Amino acid sequence: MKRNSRLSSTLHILVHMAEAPDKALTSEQLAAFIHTNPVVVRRTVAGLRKAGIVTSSRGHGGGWLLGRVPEKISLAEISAALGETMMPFSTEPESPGCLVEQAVIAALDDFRLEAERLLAEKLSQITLADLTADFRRRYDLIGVSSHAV
Amino acid sequence: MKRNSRLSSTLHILVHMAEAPDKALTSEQLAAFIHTNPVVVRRTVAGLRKAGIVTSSRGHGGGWLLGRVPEKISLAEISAALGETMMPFSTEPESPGCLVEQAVIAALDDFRLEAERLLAEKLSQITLADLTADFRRRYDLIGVSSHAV
DNA sequence: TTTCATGTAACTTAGTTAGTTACGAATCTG
DNA sequence: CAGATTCGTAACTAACTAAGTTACATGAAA
Repeated sequence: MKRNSRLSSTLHILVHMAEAPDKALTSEQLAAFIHTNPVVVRRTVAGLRKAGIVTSSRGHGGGWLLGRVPEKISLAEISAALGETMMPFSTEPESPGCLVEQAVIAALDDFRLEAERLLAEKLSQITLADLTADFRRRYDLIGVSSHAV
Repeated sequence: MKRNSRLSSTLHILVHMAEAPDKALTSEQLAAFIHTNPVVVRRTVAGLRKAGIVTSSRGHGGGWLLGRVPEKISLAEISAALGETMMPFSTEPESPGCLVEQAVIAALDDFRLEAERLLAEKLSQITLADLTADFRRRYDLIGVSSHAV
């Protein structure tokens, strides 16, 4: 897993899980999809479990399943569960008492608040089901073209 | 300068420059405002010079000045000149040929495009002049309250 | 020509995150 | 119950990024 590709990698995993709705996939299988280590998968997906997006079971036949139907899992939830933050700039005061800094921070915090609201709204309109639908569309296209050739 | 506070620190510097419109401020002076090193300032602000947001002059009496009036410097330009990226997630393919990954990347790239457009629009509506105005408002308030006490 | 200031390269240091190893806990199968 | 399987998690390592620092060349003013 490359740096900063947690959202992308996690979505990749989740689409694979959506495509195998009644078969628990192991961390090892999921890790293979994104070319990484099973422990990294468990660590990353742990946050999704707490949010109810996935469930896990131990032991023989155990592994990971979606916690609910893909239609009800939005990218906003996934991103939030991963603790991903768009807008990666700090507004921690470094010169307490400096009025210039206070004005800057106030402006940036306002912007951040509004921006995060906008982005969350956009992301909440995309569901895992949309991604699986797009995947199947691509899959069918390949199938057709293979047949044509 | 703390991690990921480049935008905030740079704005801090720029407001100070806007408040001293006819006096070139040295890297050392600017560095003092944000508690960092003159070289870090030069490095960071170098990008702004290329964008015409600031000008620099060497030698005796040299230093930094705004390249144009604060009313014509938007946060969108500053952020772009710093090379700051909101939306810090990668969409580099890691499994070329995987249709699941392609669907994920397509969705994220669409989202990113739209999101960056929205954010740039928001940021372009805030100018350095807005920040200095807010600073002065805060300054006057302190003055009033000090007088009252 | 001396002094001051930027421009920039090279190196060091600190912090973050992915990757790895190891092992305990839970669960299924025979 | 024994053994195999799989998650949960802690602890450590490695790689990468960005700030901080040192050093020195370049240019401009007094």
